[in-house]
Amino acid sequence: MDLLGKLLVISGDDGRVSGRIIETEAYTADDPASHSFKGPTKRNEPMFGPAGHLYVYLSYGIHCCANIVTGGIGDGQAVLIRAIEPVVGIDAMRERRPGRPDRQLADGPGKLSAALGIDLSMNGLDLTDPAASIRVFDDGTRPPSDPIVGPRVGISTALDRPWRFRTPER
DNA sequence: AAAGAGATGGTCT
DNA sequence: GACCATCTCTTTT
Repeated sequence: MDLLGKLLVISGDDGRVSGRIIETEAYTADDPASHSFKGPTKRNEPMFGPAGHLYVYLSYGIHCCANIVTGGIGDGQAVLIRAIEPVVGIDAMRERRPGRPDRQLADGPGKLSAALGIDLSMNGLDLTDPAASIRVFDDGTRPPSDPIVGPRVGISTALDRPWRFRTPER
């Protein structure tokens, strides 16, 4: 499941907001930089659940970051959503991120969670459930044939794994 | 333009 | 008690 180019849609109290996924990072259980590396714990439990579920964690005590579980049960594999391009509900995102230029509304894992209203209460949600408040849609946009591949960000080990993928500017 | 530091809290040792 | 899959503001070139 290639996530680049897909739509992330959140249905909240004040309507619906969505964005196109333009940057991701892969994390696996045999990866020293992954939360799942040391085995299942209370926090990373969703990572060891079925694919298509959401894994949200609190980063640096302040920000929420959203992952989509990609492995099967017990695999401990997920993809961090690092950036999205606002598509629907840009006004709502501006309200949630006052004072920020549009370019910086959701161009980081913590920023996109704030802009879209993703928080810890959404941890573990089943994105394949039609009734879920957060879902991933394929609107026909093809994933980039020439994604930018590079080292991951914000980690201190396994820096040699080029598992960061970004949609190029058009 | 780049570099540095503080905020802030759950999780794990 | 240390460590972060971060962000923003302030200070320095």
